[in-house]
Amino acid sequence: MSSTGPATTEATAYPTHPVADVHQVLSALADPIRLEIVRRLSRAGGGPTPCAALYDGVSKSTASHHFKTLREAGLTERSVETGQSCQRLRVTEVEQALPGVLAAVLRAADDLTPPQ
Amino acid sequence: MSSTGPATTEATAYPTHPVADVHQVLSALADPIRLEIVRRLSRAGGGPTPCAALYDGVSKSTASHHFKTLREAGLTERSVETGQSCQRLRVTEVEQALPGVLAAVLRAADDLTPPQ
DNA sequence: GATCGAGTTCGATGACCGTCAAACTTCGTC
DNA sequence: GACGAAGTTTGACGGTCATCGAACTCGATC
Repeated sequence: MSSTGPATTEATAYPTHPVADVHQVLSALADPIRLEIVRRLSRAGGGPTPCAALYDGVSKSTASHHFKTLREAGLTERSVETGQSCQRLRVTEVEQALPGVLAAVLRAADDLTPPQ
Repeated sequence: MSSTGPATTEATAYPTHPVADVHQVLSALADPIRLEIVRRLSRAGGGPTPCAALYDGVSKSTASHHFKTLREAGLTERSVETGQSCQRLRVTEVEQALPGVLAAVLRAADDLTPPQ
């Protein structure tokens, strides 16, 4: 990589965690706020989405804590696009590690409270 | 409780909970001990299985607490077969309420620690 | 460089959860 | 009826987690 750091107008990648074991992934998905974050990321088509568009009703610090939990479970990764911090759902990696789990959970969540 | 009481050699049904929402079900499955219980019930082919065969390494009271959590999530139900308390995995009901979730989770658990 | 906006980190707090031992219930058996 | 085995319930304890406000970091902009 460049020794001068990332250019400010390009996407910057952060270190990612491997997809964790079933228990950690299920714990991450079991929280309503985190599941809603994952749903919105999924609806965004797997592309990076700005943090602010991913939650409602909790403080920034709480949301940031949930982002961290999702990242540590290997479900998401962080990047910076033109100065804005974004999260991305690691659909392919999760599907490879835990086939079918994410899709089934997202579908069940949609059945419960369909996207408006 | 009942004045007539169940015959001791027949199966006795207990009231069951409806399958809970995604959050509660995922919370129930996220605990390692409970997921192991569900795995053993699944491996038993959906039939009633005596409590004692479903866990290791925790006290009876802790196991009973986990049974209760699974029942309240609608994942299992209790019955008594010839004097022995049994749990049964409600495969059909869970599949109907949350299609694909249980199967995918069980498969992921098997990939992690295959049955001996 | 000062300022602002967006996220993250840090403490603190309150609630929830997993765990156990002990007491209790309910069978089956002697 | 007395005893023992198998589960459940209760109460207590310790740890983890979700939450918040405040302080901090990092870019972008003026």
